Amino acid sequence: MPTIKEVADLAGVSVGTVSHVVSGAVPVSEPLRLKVQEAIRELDYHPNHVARSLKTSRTRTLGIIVPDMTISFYPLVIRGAETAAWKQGYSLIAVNTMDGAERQKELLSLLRSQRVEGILVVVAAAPVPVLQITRLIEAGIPVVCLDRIPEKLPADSVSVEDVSAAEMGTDHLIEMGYRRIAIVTGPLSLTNENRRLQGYEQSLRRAGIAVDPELMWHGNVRPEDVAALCQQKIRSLAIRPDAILCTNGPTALGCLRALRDCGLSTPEDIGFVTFDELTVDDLFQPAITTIVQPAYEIGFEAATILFERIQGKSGEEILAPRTIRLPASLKVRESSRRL
Amino acid sequence: MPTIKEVADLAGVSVGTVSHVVSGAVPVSEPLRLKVQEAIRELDYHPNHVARSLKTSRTRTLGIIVPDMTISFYPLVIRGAETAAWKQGYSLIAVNTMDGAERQKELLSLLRSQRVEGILVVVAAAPVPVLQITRLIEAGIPVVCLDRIPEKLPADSVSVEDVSAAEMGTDHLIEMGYRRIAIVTGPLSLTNENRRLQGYEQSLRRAGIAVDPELMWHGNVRPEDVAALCQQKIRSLAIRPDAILCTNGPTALGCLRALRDCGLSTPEDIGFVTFDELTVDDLFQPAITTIVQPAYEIGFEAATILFERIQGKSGEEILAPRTIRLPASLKVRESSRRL
DNA sequence: CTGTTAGCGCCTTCAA
DNA sequence: TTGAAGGCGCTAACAG
Repeated sequence: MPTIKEVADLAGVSVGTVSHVVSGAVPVSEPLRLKVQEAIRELDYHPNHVARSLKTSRTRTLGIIVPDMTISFYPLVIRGAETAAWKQGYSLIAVNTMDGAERQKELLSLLRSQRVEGILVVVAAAPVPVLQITRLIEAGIPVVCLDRIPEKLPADSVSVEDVSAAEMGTDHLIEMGYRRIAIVTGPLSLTNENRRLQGYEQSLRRAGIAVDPELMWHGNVRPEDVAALCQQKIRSLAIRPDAILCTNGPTALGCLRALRDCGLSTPEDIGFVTFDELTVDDLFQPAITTIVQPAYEIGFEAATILFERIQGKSGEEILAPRTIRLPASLKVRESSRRL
Repeated sequence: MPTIKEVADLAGVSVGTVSHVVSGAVPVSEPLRLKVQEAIRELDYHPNHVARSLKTSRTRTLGIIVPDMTISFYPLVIRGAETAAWKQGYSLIAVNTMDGAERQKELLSLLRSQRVEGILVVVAAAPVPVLQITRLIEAGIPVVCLDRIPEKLPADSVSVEDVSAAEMGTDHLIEMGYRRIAIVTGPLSLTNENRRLQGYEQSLRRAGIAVDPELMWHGNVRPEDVAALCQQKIRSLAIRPDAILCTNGPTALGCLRALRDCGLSTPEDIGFVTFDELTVDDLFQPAITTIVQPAYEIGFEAATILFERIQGKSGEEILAPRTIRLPASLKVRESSRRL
């Protein structure tokens, strides 16, 4: 791999001159510039970003940590972040925690060693000590939480407007005439799940419907577990709910499996609304009414905020953490049609 | 961000000693080791991988280039590669080309500047000059092509056993009693598409069914375009095909939309088989019979080969390119059931 | 076992 | 406008 020195030798100039034409920051006379460019082409020279980063202490790299990028929501988030980063000449290194606390710890440590200039993180579902993240921020590496927001973490965060999104879904079910509406959540250790639960409750109260603890089923993000939970609940209940609201995709999949296994279909036997798209195309049945999060925008917005922190880092006092909440939209399909 | 020197000072030892306890390569006496570890904890020291890489000229980083990781097949591939990399202490930097030739060029250049030790690449659908990749390999950066295999590129490659996979799908349709089987492909500039087409033809011939050019529809990987193409074909044909085989996911989505828009459903009106899973869960209808590629294994295997190249690089003659073809499996569902 | 030191490739003053 | 030189933080000899 040729170095800047070899380019300089071939072009018959000093390394400084080569550096100047590469960066474009300092003007170089036409003839020298051409000679240098010719040498670069000839040697197929690619500036060593590693050396550049060491010198400038800027890696032009961001990290993004997600639970599992095979969950369709996350690739969109990553793409949004990638686009924002690309515009700034940054690249992105994306890693999966598989919702493990230990793994998340290792990955944060790794990214820190890689000297990424900022980190976007969807915290793992496993209860995670926020101390590590706090230290990261104190060490001057900005962190933006997205999607899932941990409690008591003084970091910027970008996610969906959880409460109103859940209200939107619940209101819709109520409008469609459903009254006995169950909710299936993921782990309540995640703030979002709590907020969505809260939106659901508010919506019911506003409509004068009693909030029934029997209809609040708290699971996790593993479809198998949720399926078992829902089956047990459905079978044990004296009166079945007439509709179900799920607060995230994996949970919804589990719940739908349970319905199928109980011989119930939607919307015929039960109304159904969930957060997050379950299929890539709406030609599939059952067509599920969905509370769609602006995944791409969440990633894009989060990266944008991260850049503000990165750029503003030199100077000014530390600004208070920003909390961005983007609105969800409701995609009404068959599953919430009252029959 | 503390440096090794600060750790050394705090622990009252030399930087060499700190380096030794961090790497574990050279034994250090118990008392000193403890002091160093204490200093590391105290300062929250994270070794600077950038400096390390510059010194050792090993970044312990791999690049992976995919067309678009929001296509569900690719996250699995990436995860497979990530797992293999993780085991070797490597990390992965994943980027999307959006099937653009220019973008791919920039990304290869970027990864090269980042000094990744090897690159996994799913080449862009846009016709791409392979020269850049050849140069990369000549420069000593191993490249493994996966999924899509460009012609005439002396690189390792890992993909599915295209011909027999297509045969498997076609044979299945034939067995189910279908005779007038159409095929919808992506761009024929991709070798895989050609091979799958070839498998389809072989299968028909072996069954004594004439290969009808009218039933070979060549599109691209944009569902909208494919939908338009299929609609036009279906409407203009005197005799409709009784089944369709699609050679990839996006193409299949387009084709299914066309069927819907023509008022046809599967399997009632037409049999349907496609490469690649279209939904995350088989509780959705229509349940499509699918030729499933071992996506995770493709990524894992490709990374494994890459490591062999990376490790074997020092010494030996250059080995001939390896061509790995993994078998697909057939997931039979409703869409191919003859009614 | 421990300390010292010379670069890895590049950028960035600083002089000329 | 061009060239020379000092590190960035770390590892890997090598010397003690």
